Amino acid sequence: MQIISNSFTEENYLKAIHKLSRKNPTGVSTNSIAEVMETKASSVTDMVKKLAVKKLINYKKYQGVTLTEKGRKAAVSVVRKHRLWEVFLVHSLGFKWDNVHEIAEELEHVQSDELVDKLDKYLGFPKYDPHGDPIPDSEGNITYHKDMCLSDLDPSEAGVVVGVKDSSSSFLQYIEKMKLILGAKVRVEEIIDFDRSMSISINGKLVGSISESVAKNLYIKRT
Amino acid sequence: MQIISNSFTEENYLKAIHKLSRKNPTGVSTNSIAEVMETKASSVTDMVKKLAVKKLINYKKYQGVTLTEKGRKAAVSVVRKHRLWEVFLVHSLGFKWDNVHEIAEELEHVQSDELVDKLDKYLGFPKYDPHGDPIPDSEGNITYHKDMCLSDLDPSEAGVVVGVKDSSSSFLQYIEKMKLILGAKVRVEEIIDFDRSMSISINGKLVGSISESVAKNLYIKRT
DNA sequence: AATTAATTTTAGTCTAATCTAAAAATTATA
DNA sequence: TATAATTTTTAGATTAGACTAAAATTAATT
Ligand SMILES: [Mn+2]
Ligand SMILES: [Mn+2]
Ligand SMILES: [Mn+2]
Ligand SMILES: [Mn+2]
Repeated sequence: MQIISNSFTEENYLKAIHKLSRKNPTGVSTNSIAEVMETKASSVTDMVKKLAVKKLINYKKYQGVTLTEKGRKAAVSVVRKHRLWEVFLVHSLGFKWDNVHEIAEELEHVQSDELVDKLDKYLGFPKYDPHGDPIPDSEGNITYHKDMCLSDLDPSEAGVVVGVKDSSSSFLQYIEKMKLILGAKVRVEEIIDFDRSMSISINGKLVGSISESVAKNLYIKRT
Repeated sequence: MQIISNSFTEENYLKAIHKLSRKNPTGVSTNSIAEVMETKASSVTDMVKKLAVKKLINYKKYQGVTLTEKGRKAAVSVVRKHRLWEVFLVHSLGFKWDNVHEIAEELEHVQSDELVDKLDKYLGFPKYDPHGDPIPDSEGNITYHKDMCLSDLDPSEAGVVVGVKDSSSSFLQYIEKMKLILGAKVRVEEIIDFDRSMSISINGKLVGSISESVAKNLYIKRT
């Protein structure tokens, strides 16, 4: 099998399709890809045609797309690089976790396989990135552990923060200020019917209330 | 002053022009740029027009180009990133020095200034890259120290290897096999008139003979 | 089932970067 | 200095990726 590398743009599309495939395993819509890629649906159609020719995705007009095994491997490889670089930026270089996503967005496209594997070793084969997302192994396997959100807990239930769904700077800064960082023990004290906001305590201390939208973006392991 | 970032291609052109400017301070020819960039002269003409519009170079038809201060800063920034990443690859990740140039060629285009400065600090503010080339400081200053080649020495003169002119894998592998690595003490024993090849000793031990072309690609500090 | 709404695709245009072939300018040489 | 050789620029085409506007298809509502 010859190795033909994909362009930055192609890699970003593959990554977007891979991300969307978790919620839409039977087929990812043109519009949803356009939204993630911050582009127009017509541009997506052009690109998916090209990716289909390269056998990276399965595409039939109007039917949505799925990744082929080749495409999945390519997508996961980019995800692996992204998350390993994020670990490097935070743990080696001392970046804050809310400041690494954009840089990793560039670093993830650097080609060398040897580089990725040496970086992985250098970092001590980390399992999770700074946002709690699992790092795929060099074979392309990912072990997801995050299926429950803080918003899924009922009053008096508790859990540990294991990840964030939204990696935007503003969200990360907000939850850091609230001490809702990875590893924090959260207990739901009360849920307000009106807007589904909840008052919570962290590590045993009452800290106030957070909106439903915030609770939906925090992954929890129930205790 | 607004910060408008340059494309990979523009950065590579600026780097090429900067490199050629050392030998041609009064103006770099279209053809010489084409050679370094491995492209056609007509493509160079198109690009230099664009770089001139962006005030990165001075360009008058048929006259050759020079970097503006803005262009010089941009070029040196890329060089700085290239060399710092090479140090990281060799010293942190354990790459061989003959295997880092291509990877650095990609890494040099990652944008963040904060990244470069944190990397610089992480590496202990190195002065030279693995090939002996000086690393520009964050202000854009470069202190060149390499003006003499091994081929400039006369018989019975000696010096220390401080850098290589050619960073190709094959050259680096050859001189490593010859133990002609950075820091090696070289003494010229004899120069053959016929082809200007020289027999040398390294660290006091006679090692045989090298061609003039090899000697021309080794920077030396005379002792 | 028919109509409306939403989604998706097509057609045509644009920009960046490249190329070939030909014209223009410069440099070297007789 | 006139001619030839070399270098550089222009003209015109191509490709990747994106966009707008319009057509085609599918989904949702009467
Ligand atoms: Mn990216
Ligand atoms: Mn992350
Ligand atoms: Mn480069
Ligand atoms: Mn180097």
